[in-house]
Amino acid sequence: MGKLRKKHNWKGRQQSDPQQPADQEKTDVVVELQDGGRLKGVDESNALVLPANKTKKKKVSVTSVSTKRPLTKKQRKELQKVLERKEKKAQRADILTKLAEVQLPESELKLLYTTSKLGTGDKLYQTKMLSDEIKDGDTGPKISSVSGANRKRKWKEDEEEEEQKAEESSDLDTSSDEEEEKDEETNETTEMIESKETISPCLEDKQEVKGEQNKTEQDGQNEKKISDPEKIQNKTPSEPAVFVPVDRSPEIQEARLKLPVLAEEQVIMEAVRENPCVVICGETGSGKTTQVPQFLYEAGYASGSGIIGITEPRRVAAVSMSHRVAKEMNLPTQVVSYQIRYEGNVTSDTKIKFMTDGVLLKEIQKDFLLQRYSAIIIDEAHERSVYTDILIGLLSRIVPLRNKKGMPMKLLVMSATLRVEDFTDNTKLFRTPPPVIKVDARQFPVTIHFNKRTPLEDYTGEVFQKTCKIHRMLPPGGILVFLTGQAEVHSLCRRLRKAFPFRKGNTTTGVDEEADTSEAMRKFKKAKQKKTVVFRPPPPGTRLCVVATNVAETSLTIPGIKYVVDCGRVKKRFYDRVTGVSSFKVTWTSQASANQRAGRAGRTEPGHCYRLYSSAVFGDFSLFSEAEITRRPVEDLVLQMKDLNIDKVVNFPFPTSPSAEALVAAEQLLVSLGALKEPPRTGRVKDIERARLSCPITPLGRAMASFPVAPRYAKMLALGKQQDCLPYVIAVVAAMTVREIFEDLDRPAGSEDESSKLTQRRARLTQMRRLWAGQGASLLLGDLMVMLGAVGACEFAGCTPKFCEENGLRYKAMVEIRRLRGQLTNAVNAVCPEVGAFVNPKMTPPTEHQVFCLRQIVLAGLGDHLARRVQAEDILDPKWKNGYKTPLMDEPVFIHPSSALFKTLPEFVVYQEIMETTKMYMKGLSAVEAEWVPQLLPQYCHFGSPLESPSPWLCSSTGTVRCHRSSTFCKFSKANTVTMF
DNA sequence: GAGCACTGC
Repeated sequence: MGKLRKKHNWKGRQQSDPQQPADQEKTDVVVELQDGGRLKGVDESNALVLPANKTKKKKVSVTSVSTKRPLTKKQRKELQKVLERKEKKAQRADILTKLAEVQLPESELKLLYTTSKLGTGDKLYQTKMLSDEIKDGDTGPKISSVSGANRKRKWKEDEEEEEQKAEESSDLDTSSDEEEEKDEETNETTEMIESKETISPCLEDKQEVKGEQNKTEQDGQNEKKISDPEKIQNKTPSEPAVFVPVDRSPEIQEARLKLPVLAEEQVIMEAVRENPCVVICGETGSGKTTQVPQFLYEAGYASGSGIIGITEPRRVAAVSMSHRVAKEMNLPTQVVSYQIRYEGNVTSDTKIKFMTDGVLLKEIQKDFLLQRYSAIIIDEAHERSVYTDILIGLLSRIVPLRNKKGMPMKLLVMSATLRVEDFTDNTKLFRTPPPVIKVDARQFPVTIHFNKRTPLEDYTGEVFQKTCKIHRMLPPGGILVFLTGQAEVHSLCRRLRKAFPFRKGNTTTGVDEEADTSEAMRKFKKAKQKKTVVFRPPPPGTRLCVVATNVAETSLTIPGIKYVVDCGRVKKRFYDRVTGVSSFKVTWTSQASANQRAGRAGRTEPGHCYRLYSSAVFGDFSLFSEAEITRRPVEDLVLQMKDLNIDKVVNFPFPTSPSAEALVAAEQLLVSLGALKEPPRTGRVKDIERARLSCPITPLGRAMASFPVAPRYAKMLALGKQQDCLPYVIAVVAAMTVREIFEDLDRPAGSEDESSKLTQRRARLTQMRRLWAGQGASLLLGDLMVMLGAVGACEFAGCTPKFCEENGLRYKAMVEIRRLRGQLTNAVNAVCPEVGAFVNPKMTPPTEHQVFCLRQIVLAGLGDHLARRVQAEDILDPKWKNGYKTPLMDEPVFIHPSSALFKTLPEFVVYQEIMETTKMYMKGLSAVEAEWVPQLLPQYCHFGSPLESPSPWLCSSTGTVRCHRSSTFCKFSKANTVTMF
């Protein structure tokens, strides 16, 4: 209130200032004005006594009575006003010319446009929509929705804006330094509203306008009905506007103001207030991840019982963003917190919670309505990670449900690209398309240079040539090279090093490579996490050249990059839906990713991107890369959904749906594992078909769904309690879940010294693998025994980096296994408390009997991954020697040379995966006894009639007749039946 | 006898 009063008639008060310098050109008036004493007296009284409208009337007379007669008090006052106005005009002209000198370029100016209106009560979100519609030529009903008084108000504002330029010089003061004052302004207005929380004419007025807009938009009515307070209440519940103050440091405040997203605060918040779901598009560098949660916080979305949740696709991002936002807001980590798979600092005081997408998915399992949250932000939705997609699908249902229950929740989907049609144009997902708000990024122009011809063979050679050329010919600035794999990165680095050996003091040809190995990358990521280093600047006289794979596209930002060399290719994992075989292939990248790569050159200054392919080839690239969910098996996702009682997964509102085959395959696998009820096999074909895709979950499936691992491994955990095998099963499952536990020692060495070291380490690892594989019975557990041995030994030694380094184990993987073991142990105890599982760091190797039992448990989980050695008589080709037959492939598969069973060649094996390289290789093997198959995998077997020989016999102990039957191992459908034995 | 980009619960 105090501020309001202070503002009242403030212009009038300003007039009493007697210190205005005289205008030399207007002599007649000057004389009068120099009589300061009298004037002062006159003014003092007038300012307080004279009514404003009277002065206005006299305004006209001033011009006519302008000559020599002594002026009346009123005239003098008028004159002074004119003078002041002129004076201000002159000042303004001066300021304008000065401003013009420091005028921002058009592009940057656009970013600032809306800041000048912050907190003025202007509805920017509506205005924006309007102008967009006009641009599209759509002058339909939506425009007329801003009708009557509201439209008038808008016109008036537009007019006023022009008038202001001519008349209201005082406005200039605020606009000239609006950037600094902007936040103050916001505070002021919102404080005003806050202080009138109970009944304030100002607030009511504002809401009435809003109610009006909503109403007219929806049913085409106008003012008359709008004044009906009940209706307004129905449409827009009258809630007090909230502003939660945040105590930011001046430095933070200053840095924030430079972020483009800040200019859109009001647009975003208005959209959020008026829509349950909002999509925000803003490229990296727009500041959306750090600022949008703060907008929501300041608007009171964390003031009640609910909190604000933000999901990230990567753990590092969740942790570092929570720290950064806490720092920006000057709040402790108990309030701005994070939660990732194994750790978190969430407390009962948490108001803003950053988490990985999987964490939120797990939370939905516990509380479908997510009642703790008042708003959820899905960040990096453009990456289309499977969990992000599932989350958006789920939230599209949760949000309306929450609204229906009177506990409204907001959903914000944030994407770095404009490809949001999968979210907005998908009526299955959102019946009314959510509004899309575009935020510009702070980005310098990047000049794109296409090759005239596209090298198809030796593109790495072309990359080398181009990199050398840039280094020799072009001004300073870092080079970032995109290649597809580790081998290419190594090879290019070697060639560059050879071409430009680093010499101290060499100013022309020094190339300093920083990230030429995966370890360097890892070190860098670690450093990034700790916020200690970024990249260390290159020594003087050298140029930074970073050779990287895709990681540099999204996961890390390297400062000082001016040139990007893009080979246009990417290595992707492919997965054969029918056979389940994985492979890695190099393919063309997408236009979106090529642009993302180019963007890396314009972070700190204008840059150049050299695309080593023609513009025609670029035109042939797909616009975006496909969503992950369409390229991988989905049994884990289907199980999670079934656990949420979504039986008909085909009907789930996926932003992009997985293929029908993938869904059927997932459901069949889950039925085989006993996680889903078997569908009826008889009845009408249509009904059978439908039932196959809507099998309900079983109690075993519920238990499996609570284990955060793939369903095959979850099944092993569910069976693990027999024979005290659980600790071993947990360790094996943890090791199988974490990829690549052994270090890649086959990489080419950079120097002779490194080469001999690598040879030494390789020998040591081979020796250790042999040791961990054990002897006799344990050997048959195969690669899983090696994993178990490695985990046991590493844990026994305290899981130190030194032990890992010495024994060829990836330290990061071992730490992950250690944490996963802990998590799985807890999960198992939660389902089955009587087992009392615990993690024993001094785990003894399993007994012979336990190994036997473990092999059976593994078979039960990997039943569909059974392979039988090709019989001698079936070897049609010499290449088939040592081959194995699987149910789904005609061609044989082979045991990978790194496997512990490579030389053993058991009759039956189960495998973790088949990877196609030079051959089809099975990895992660374990040997299986033939007689276990019909016993443990009856669901895959078809039994023949009793055999006559050996003849049936009476089992005296059980009193039953026993017999031999032939059995056929088959998988899934009869069409795929394959006789295994 | 090998040759794998990146992630999340």
